[in-house]
Amino acid sequence: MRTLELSIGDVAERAGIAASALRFYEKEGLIHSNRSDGGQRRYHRDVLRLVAFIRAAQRVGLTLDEIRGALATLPEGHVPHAADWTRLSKSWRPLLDQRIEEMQRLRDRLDSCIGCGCLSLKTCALSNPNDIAAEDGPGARWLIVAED
Amino acid sequence: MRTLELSIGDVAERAGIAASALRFYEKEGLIHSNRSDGGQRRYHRDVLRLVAFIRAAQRVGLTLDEIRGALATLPEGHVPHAADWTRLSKSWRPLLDQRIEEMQRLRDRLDSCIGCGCLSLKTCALSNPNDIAAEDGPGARWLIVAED
DNA sequence: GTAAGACTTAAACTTCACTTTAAGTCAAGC
DNA sequence: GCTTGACTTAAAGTGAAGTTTAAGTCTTAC
Repeated sequence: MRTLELSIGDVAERAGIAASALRFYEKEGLIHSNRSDGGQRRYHRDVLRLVAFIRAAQRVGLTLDEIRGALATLPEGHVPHAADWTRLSKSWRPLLDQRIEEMQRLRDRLDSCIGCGCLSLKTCALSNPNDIAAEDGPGARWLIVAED
Repeated sequence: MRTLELSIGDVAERAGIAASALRFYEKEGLIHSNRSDGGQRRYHRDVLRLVAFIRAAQRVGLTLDEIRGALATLPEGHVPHAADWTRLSKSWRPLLDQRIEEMQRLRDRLDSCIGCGCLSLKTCALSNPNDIAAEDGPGARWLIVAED
């Protein structure tokens, strides 16, 4: 249908997202709809790009809260245009880089741990979330955890 | 204290995890404790390594359910020894590799999207979760999403 | 004009991995 | 022996991102 007004079902199908999610996004203030005479939601097709934006941001690892924040930086709260999109996606890149690095560090540690079979609470990078291992205390002790 | 029996507070402090989490792990069947005469939990020091194991597995991205599964492959349900640890961590490596590759693909797409400012629902890798973009349908259409 | 199917709402439910709460018991130092 | 702080339980709460449900209303195709 070549109407300007899309029903929630239309948007759901074309965006590949459940109708319930669209209602949820609306409740969360991420998207907007008008109503038909009968009270049903009618969407402008711009909402499709907006949903694409939201999903892209989610893939990058942003929460809906952060996405709402990003949307707030857009002039007039409108759908991002090329320049906005460029700005926002550039700002995401360091975040992505950081997450990749973290994963790679974890993988490298996994490799070295395969060799040593250690599993130390204090120093094994696999059990240390922040990679700040051995920041303080009685020096590195790999291998067995408890020998207090 | 150099006792063989650790209280829940001892374990919590040494493992760097909340006591409530230890009770939760026990309820979930991931760890085990004995009881003192007065009914308080008393832990063998092996539980420290077990907790280290659980946290390492979580960092790799496994759910507690999957970790329980991994623990079930251990003989007698005991704390993993070097050989077990090697086997398990080797089995995690492909998972980690895959997650890293995914992130890298996403980053590369982000870069190309910065250039084009597209944000297409159907083909933009940023909004497509499975990287199966353009699997079917009317050929690639980058740029604007809706021109039906 | 009517039947089918798409839509409406608020509220409750889901999953994951815990944490918090409340009311009470145990252990240890002085 | 008593106070303090660590411990016990079950049940409810948290937060993220929605989904499901129930009961009812709209829209569309025939």
